[in-house]
Amino acid sequence: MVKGKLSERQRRMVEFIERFTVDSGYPPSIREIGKNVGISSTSVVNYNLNRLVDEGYLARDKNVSRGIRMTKKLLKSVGRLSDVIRIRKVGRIFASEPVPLPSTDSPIFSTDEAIEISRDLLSTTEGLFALEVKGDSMIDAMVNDGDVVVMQREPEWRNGDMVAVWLKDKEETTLKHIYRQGRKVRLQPANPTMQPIIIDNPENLEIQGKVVLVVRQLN
Amino acid sequence: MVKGKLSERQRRMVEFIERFTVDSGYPPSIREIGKNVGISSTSVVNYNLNRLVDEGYLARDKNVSRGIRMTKKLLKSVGRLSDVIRIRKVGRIFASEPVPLPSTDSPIFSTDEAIEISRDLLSTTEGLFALEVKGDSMIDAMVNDGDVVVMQREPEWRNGDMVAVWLKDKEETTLKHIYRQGRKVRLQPANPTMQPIIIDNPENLEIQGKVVLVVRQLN
DNA sequence: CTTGACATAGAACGAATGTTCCGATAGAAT
DNA sequence: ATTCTATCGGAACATTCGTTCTATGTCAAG
Repeated sequence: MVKGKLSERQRRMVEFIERFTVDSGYPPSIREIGKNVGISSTSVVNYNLNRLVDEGYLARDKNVSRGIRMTKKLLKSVGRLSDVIRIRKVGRIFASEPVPLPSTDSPIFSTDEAIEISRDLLSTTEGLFALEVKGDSMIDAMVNDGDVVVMQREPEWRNGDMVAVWLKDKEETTLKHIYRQGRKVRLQPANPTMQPIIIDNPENLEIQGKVVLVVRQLN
Repeated sequence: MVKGKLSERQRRMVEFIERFTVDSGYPPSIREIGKNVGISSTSVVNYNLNRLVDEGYLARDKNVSRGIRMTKKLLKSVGRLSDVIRIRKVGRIFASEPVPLPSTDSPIFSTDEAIEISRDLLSTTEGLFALEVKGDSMIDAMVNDGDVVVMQREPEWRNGDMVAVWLKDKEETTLKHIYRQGRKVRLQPANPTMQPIIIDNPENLEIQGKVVLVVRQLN
């Protein structure tokens, strides 16, 4: 057998083990696997189980009935292991108002004012908060009315980050990619067809957070 | 025994069963429970297991080794009911090519070709697949290079849905909100500043999927 | 004190389950 | 053709494991 590849039989075994375990709350016995995959011999099931162990899909305990453990790899591929992070929606974001920042860092808030994001999508989990976009004023940032923007409270920024900035003179919030240009700062819209803004006086900027994720739910 | 109350022994049994199951991937046998809770007799363990079933903490299957199932009540308190869904990334989406559709519905695929989405963000979990957007050709749909589009295989559509359509005559894939207009069909860009397309002959359209979610990861 | 429900122990039994061994088959490599 | 390896099938075997039965102890109610 080619390393890393599963035979049809083995694929069906893995599938059955996964389903059985989820349904029953415990793993199947060798004979149950055989019966459901169409193998009459327990030794053949045993043989293929060991192959699956070799391939890293399963772990087995000797002399233990139903002693099959799904590997993290498999658990993950089934989506049972990874976690979700609940991020507080602290408010809405308009062009005409500063970003509402989270008041307290209290981890206690009700479900309806939170959005759940799988950890998979995030590189950081610290200092996150979410905002719902209201209105069409952010379309140059490729952000729609109704989109949810996950941001990180973080005064530092690096070239290319998308940040929420409050432009003091214009009294306006905007989402832009930000770049240093000597003493000046360039704010680049996400939409490549639109023109950047050059800020001569960086004092005029107030970075209110780094955009980490944008989620748009249709329906 | 008072209904609803657990004896110290039973409390320890439940705790052990939880821990053992999480650690091992399968439930403990009667003798393993006995040994770890300090009960020498299998019949006593059996007796108390049945008590726990009566109290709704466990379910048991007769004549099945390790046939103990933790109740949802118990599972939830342990936090094993994970809430992410793994969606397969079946490819990339260009304007110039039809949408690649998922070949098999095999639930087994490696981690790197999937995206994890919390169930919270989805209304359906059936027939989902994900595509990575390549290039700037979708900016009128407010979708960026690098964005991930989660779609649902679904030939039906309702007014206002965002769908991926293949325009046969133009040989072009595009993401648009779709509306019926008498015999014609209107394709409306998500960007409100852009003009809709009116399709006189709906035969020219091939709906390839409904857009359910758009995710943009910065970093 | 007696009774009865509840809980506990220990042992024995039989069914469920994992393990091992032998032989057969097929295909690739030599 | 021969050898080697991977896979498969069947059967016997050994252990694990759930079930059951009997005996004992506890404690509150009658």
